[in-house]
Amino acid sequence: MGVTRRAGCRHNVEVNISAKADYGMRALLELTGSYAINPAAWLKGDAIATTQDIPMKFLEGILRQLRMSGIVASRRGAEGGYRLGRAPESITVADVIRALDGPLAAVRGQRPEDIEYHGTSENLQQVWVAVRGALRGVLESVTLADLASDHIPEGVKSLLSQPGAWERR
Amino acid sequence: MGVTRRAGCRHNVEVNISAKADYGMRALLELTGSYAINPAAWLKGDAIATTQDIPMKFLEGILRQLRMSGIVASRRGAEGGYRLGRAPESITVADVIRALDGPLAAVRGQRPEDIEYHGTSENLQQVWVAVRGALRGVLESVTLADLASDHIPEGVKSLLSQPGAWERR
DNA sequence: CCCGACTCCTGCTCATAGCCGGACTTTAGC
DNA sequence: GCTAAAGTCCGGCTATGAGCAGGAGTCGGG
Repeated sequence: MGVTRRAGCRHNVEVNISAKADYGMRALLELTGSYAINPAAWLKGDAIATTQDIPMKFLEGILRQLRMSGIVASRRGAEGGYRLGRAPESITVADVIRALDGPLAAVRGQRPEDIEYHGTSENLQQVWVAVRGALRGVLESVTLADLASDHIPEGVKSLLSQPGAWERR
Repeated sequence: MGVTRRAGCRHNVEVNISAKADYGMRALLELTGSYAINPAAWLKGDAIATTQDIPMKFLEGILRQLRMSGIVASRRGAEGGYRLGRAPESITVADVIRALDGPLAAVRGQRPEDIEYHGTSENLQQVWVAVRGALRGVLESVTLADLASDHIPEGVKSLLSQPGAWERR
């Protein structure tokens, strides 16, 4: 399809929601919609790729990873496709990201608690751990069902309504 | 020095505190210590690299970026070196990260508010914006002076004391 | 005017992100 | 069974950034 795609991405950004995570969430929300109508129905990968404008072959790999984590189930054959592996109320954004991208937070490729700091930088570790905690607070509280039903948890909502939340800095 | 360094890093991690950010913060905390003794004194780059175990040439690039942002000042010559460009109370962790790595949060290389979502994934944008907000809450509230004086802001402290904050998931 | 220390440029290696193509396998329906 | 549709898996491709290193330039003090 004639959609111009960005070549590569910006890796130097501190927090980068990867294409995998973004595409994966969008695909799962599509599956959640189908689940609401009929939990047993199979949705074709091609249909998801088209409606959410995701490169088909890339989506395939994402759905495979999600299947290995049990988040989605798949079936081959003419009547095959994908559907949620468990109820959307039990799938958080954090689950999805961990299935696709690994641990939520890392410092130079290591877990925050694994790094040793000496001297003047001893307190730095606490900042990195707090960042991870803040992230978990958001990502572990929002489920697929929340997003599909427009019901955003209060804790997350308050972050959105604070001044400047939607502005770039 | 005989320290084994990890080759490369893990880019697929959702939130990755980059080597630049981590090294940069450690170098700045070293400068903050020096600032407390004498705000006008110059600290040699070599001294910072040694005490914090940072590759000298890499640190050089980091300090240059910080100088261009006005966070540090530098002086050439035999009596030269680096020192803070302004008071440590006015430098937040977010300032440092933005100077070194660019915008705090991005989705597939774009700002969260620049992406269009259709249909079932419309609410997804709110999650990404909330993530950025949560991150700002931590990173913009902690200053170099806080870290140097063991005075962690209450909001951050509460994140550290919540159950499981220090455990890996 | 010389030496020490910062500055800037170039470039290297490696891993990863993002994306295809193609071969294989499963399932349904004739 | 045969065939067509659809998921699975394998390999590979290009671009980019992270994380360095070397070396020439340049500034300042004694």
